[in-house]
Amino acid sequence: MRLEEEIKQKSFSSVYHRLTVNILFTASWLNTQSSRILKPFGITPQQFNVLRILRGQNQKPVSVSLIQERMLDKNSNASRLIDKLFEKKYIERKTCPEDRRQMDIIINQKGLDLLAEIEPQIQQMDNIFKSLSVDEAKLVGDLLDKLRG
Amino acid sequence: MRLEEEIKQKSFSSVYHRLTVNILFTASWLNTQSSRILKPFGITPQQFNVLRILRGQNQKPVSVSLIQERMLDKNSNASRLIDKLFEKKYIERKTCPEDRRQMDIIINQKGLDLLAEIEPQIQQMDNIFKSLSVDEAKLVGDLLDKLRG
DNA sequence: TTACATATAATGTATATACATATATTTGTA
DNA sequence: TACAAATATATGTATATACATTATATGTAA
Repeated sequence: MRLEEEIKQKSFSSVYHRLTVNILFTASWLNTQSSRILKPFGITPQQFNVLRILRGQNQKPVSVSLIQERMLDKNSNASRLIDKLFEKKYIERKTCPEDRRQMDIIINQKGLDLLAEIEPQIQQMDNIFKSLSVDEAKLVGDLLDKLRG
Repeated sequence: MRLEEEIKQKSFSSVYHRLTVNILFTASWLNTQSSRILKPFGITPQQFNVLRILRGQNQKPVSVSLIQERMLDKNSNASRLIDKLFEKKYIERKTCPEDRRQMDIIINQKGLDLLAEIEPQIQQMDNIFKSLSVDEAKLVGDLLDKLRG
């Protein structure tokens, strides 16, 4: 649906401004979708993202700062997200023996099982996007890369 | 910069998934930019957005729900954002005499002055986007509209 | 070796998001 | 008129964002 209808705004001061608003609005819309999918599993989009980052490391223990730099939101607080995942027993966490400032973090079987259970539903969400062709999706992605300089 | 470098991820399961991540990442990046611009003014991006919505009504008193439906983030809590703006004395708020469930909300001169002061800096931010041509910006915007169905 | 800068996490505080629930008021209808 | 339903807003609670500060460990230069 056109942005103008979604937020009931007739016009924008420039195409650039309209694009800013459009990106923010679309992101919020995507977050709402994924929040709803994840809610029954008792997990938030940010926690889900951290679990996927951990799985991507193939059982190699990683530090909090490595997770942080791979997160979508660089300002979020990886330390507290990891706390939550630890409380829910989806990860293991221990002090790194080589450098006791660091934590060694690793996803466990329960965490992997959760991801496997959730993933088909999240893929369905990505399918919402099929209103765009592969070429269009690729084009938007490339232009977003370009936009960020 | 390419998304792959920004979040140090080598590949994505599909162009569609890459696009989801790219939109979320770009929105977070934009939020960070505008947060930093607004910080010296003691205001958040969401509060700034509400002030602009109010100005758009040209001194016509509006309800909390009208503001909510124009907000970028439909799940945010307009009632509490308005509280903050009222505390900072940028808006007036009184019960609507025709319907005492509603609030009549209006931006005051202090609020308008604040917007006027901030706006040039925010426009500069939109200019970051000038790495895209007008046609490219328009194209991305149209495709985002299409994507949301 | 100490002294000090830097690195890594954790913690504190204010605000926002997400969603459920409560309260007041108005409207529709039996 | 009486009362159920709908509407408008406020409030409560858990989590996340944004950013400053603190605590501890490590590296390095004098």
